[in-house]
Amino acid sequence: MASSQSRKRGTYHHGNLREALIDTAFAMIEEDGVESLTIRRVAERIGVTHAAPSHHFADKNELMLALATEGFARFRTALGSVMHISNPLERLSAMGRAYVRFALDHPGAYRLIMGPALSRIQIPAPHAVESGSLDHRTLAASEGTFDMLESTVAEAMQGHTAIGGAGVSGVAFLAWSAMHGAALLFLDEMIDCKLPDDSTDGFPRLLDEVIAFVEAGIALSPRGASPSSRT
Amino acid sequence: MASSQSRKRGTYHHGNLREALIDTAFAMIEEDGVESLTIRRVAERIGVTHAAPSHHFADKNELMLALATEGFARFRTALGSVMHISNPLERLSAMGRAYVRFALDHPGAYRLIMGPALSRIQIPAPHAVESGSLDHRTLAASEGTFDMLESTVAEAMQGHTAIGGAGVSGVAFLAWSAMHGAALLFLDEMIDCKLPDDSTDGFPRLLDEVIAFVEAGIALSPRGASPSSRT
DNA sequence: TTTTCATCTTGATATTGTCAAGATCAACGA
DNA sequence: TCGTTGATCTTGACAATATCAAGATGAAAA
Repeated sequence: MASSQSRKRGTYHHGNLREALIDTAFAMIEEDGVESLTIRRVAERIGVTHAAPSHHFADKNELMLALATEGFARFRTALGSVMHISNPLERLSAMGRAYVRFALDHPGAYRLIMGPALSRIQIPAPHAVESGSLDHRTLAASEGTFDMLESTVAEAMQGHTAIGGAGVSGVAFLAWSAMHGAALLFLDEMIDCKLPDDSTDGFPRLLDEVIAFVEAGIALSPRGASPSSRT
Repeated sequence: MASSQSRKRGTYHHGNLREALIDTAFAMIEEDGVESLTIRRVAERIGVTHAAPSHHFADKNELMLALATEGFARFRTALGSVMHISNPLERLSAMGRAYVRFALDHPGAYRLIMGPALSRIQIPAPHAVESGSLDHRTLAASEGTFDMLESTVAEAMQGHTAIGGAGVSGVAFLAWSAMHGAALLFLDEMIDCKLPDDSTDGFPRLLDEVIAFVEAGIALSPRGASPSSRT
């Protein structure tokens, strides 16, 4: 109750407006999407006038940056919950499921951290660092998640080449692309994921096939080609 | 010269405002992105007052719908340019390259037809038809492109199961997801595609590995498992 | 107690989508 | 030829939004 939305004493100074703005805005993007988020509505919901947020975030930009940081933290936590799995192939599959599950469960947050809403809004591109006005925490968090993926793929491939001659970065990119694309296709309702023949806990059946395909592509490789064998 | 932007006689009636709106708006989303598109700016660029477009498109919605229809037509043309390839595996690879190339060459159009800008804006979801106010031409165009993909995958798999036990719809979904995700990761600069070690005509090297991986996963399958063999 | 300064309010401006009412003009019928 | 009609475009307005400027408030420091 006495959370970030509560005021301290009178009605003039809020007490911790900055935190309240982030929390409330985060809840609002989960309810109505990133695009319909307005500073004025956030302020109104908190019970503060429309210009109050400007003293904590110069721009709507900066609010979005703070939201992205928060979103990345939650995203990283969601992915980290499966990192304890010792078998790299199993871990990779679990990462894929956790990835898409997060996107489906938190569409607003996912669109915020991965979608164009941020990059358009002058946000750090994980691999395009140019010392601009980028949020280092967001950057570190996003790079951390990609490292988790790449290291898991490397561990699963054990120095071998995957089918088709793909290397570690290629397979990691495939995995990321496929999960990212699948999540967005689901979210944008470009494809129907509400089919009755789902697998465990309502998880899209099609996605299981995708994950199994990638997993098999990695697992099959050692028998076929390794960097030191063949030509 | 006397294209869609030209007026007919005096300065009052434009002559073909509707076409001019679509053409100009399409050019503008390629220049500045979908989000910065403004009805007033389109009207101003054409040389017409801000309320003129309302007589051709009731909403910004309807303008977007028309733009999506146009974008889908161009997208379909781009994909269709490789449909003459007889070998299904080669055709599938070419489709993947054409897909991403279109997205990279026409970011605005791609985001318009595949991105959330449309679905949020009350646009037909290809597989979520519900007899609402959906544009049938757009719908038909999008379904046609997905059919091109699915039939090519089916032809390449020849009744067999792909690695990991994936069926035709699973592989088609993987291909679409991977290309969609890769395109967006490139466009959003989540990953760097401007590497010096690109393959032919500046095409991202990583994407070649992704395509080769999927291609190999399909090609390898007949030797392993088919629906009638094994268990 | 007085001062200082971050915080919040009030008020204003520019941009945007949308609506309503009027102006213009080409086509059509008498 | 001339008046009518209806589509097309303009003018003007309104509400919502981001942003800025100036003033009010009050807690902490001096």
